[in-house]
Amino acid sequence: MANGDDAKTGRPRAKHKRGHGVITAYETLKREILELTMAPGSPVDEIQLSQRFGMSRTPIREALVRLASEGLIVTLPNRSTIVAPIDFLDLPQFFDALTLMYRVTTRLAAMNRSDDEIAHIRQLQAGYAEAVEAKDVAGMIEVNRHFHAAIARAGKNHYYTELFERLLDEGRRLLRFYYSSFNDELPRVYLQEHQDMVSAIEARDIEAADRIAHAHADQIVRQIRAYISADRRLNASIPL
Amino acid sequence: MANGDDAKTGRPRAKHKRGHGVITAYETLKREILELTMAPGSPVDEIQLSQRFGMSRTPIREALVRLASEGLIVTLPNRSTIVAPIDFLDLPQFFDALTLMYRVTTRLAAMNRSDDEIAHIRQLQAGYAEAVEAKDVAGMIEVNRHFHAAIARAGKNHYYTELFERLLDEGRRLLRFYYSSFNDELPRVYLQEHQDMVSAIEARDIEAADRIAHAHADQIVRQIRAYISADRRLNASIPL
DNA sequence: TTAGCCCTTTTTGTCGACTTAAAAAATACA
DNA sequence: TGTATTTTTTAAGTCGACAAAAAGGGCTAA
Repeated sequence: MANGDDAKTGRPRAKHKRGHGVITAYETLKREILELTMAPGSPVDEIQLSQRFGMSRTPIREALVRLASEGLIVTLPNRSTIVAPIDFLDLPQFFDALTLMYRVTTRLAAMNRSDDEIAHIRQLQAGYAEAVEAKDVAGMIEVNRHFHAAIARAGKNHYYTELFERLLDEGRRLLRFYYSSFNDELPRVYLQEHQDMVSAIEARDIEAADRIAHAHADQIVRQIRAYISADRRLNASIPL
Repeated sequence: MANGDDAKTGRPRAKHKRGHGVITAYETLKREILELTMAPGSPVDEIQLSQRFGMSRTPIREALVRLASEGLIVTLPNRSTIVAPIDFLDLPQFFDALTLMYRVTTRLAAMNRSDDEIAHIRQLQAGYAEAVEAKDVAGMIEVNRHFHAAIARAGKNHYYTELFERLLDEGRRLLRFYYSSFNDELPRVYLQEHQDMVSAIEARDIEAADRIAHAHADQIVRQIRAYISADRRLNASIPL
């Protein structure tokens, strides 16, 4: 209600170009979910959204079906739709899959990368460095995701790429918490690891790429774990 | 047109129970695509389907959106929808991912299986044996898929399970060709491998499970490869 | 006061019609 | 006769409305 209300101009005329409706809704909602603008577990109302985007329920519905099939929202049959909750019991599985995908995609990138792709990856890496320098957390998360996605794509196995991107997206919601646990040192560690990773990929050194990716993943997992268990200790310290 | 025409009873009354429309359409179409009843590349007409299933285009559309997000159909914007073609150039990637998922899911099953799950898996394995005995190709493909899916589920990592099931489904279309290349010996080899696999899982012998899964995957990939390259030679022998 | 039933409310699922993009066909032109 | 342009056709995208579940609230009876 309080967000995008253009229903004042008589008619909410802002005609999308046909076919763009679904895309707009889909991408906007996806971004908002991943950035935690829409809180996990909060209800998703079709009518409200259709008003907000100035379109009928049909395209909204299609966007929601897509998001549901990516696991970003959950639909309770005949009753309410909610933003997918973050299931902390799933974390070990998540970490396991994430680590494997880090390794596999980086390995494949070392095998199959083209020169153009290396250039692109280096560019993203530079962007990451900038974000770290500027202490721009949102930027770091964003660029970091694109950096690893680009590596995965250079590996040229779309099965891995898809799963990995999904994991990275899923992870972005965690990262929102996670990055808040940063002291200023850690991003530099990652920066160096990224650097080494790119070098290994460029040199087509598969084993090195694997090793670095593995270490990188472990590092990240360890960090998130530390944050979460620290969080638990907070509760544990409540006097009884 | 020639299929399910109930529009004679005044009204096409065959009322699904609300919510079941989409599910029916989705599952039916999915099955037909995987069984090659719907040929890869053949057009999918919403109107025709809505007539066939006796429902409006809306639920059909939703089913198609889901199928599209699983990669089983391809939608050309504003113009036609087709059953996803089988891309033979993708095969190396497919094999790679399939092999990895075989290994990972079997490993995890060996780590995490419960006694109930082992029982269930053994049951499916028995079903597979029966299908082989009866030389029921469709049955073999079906049970084989469920056998491996059950193992994956016993591994309890839904990220892997989902990807693996998708790969197995995607593979079912290939298997339709593939199984036709069977001589009577091969299914028995698989039977034995399955047997060993279950034993390793039951014994919680992770390394053995991994080794067997790897060998199993290699065996399958080799077989499909052989079939495909044999097929190529057929063309190569055309006199010029 | 409390338990059970009925009615209202809310939100999803489905429908049929309309709109429009893009391909195919038909036409005109060189 | 070949190519460019217009027209037709087809199927996807969108809309507004209605129907049916499920949850919540209110009412009655014990």
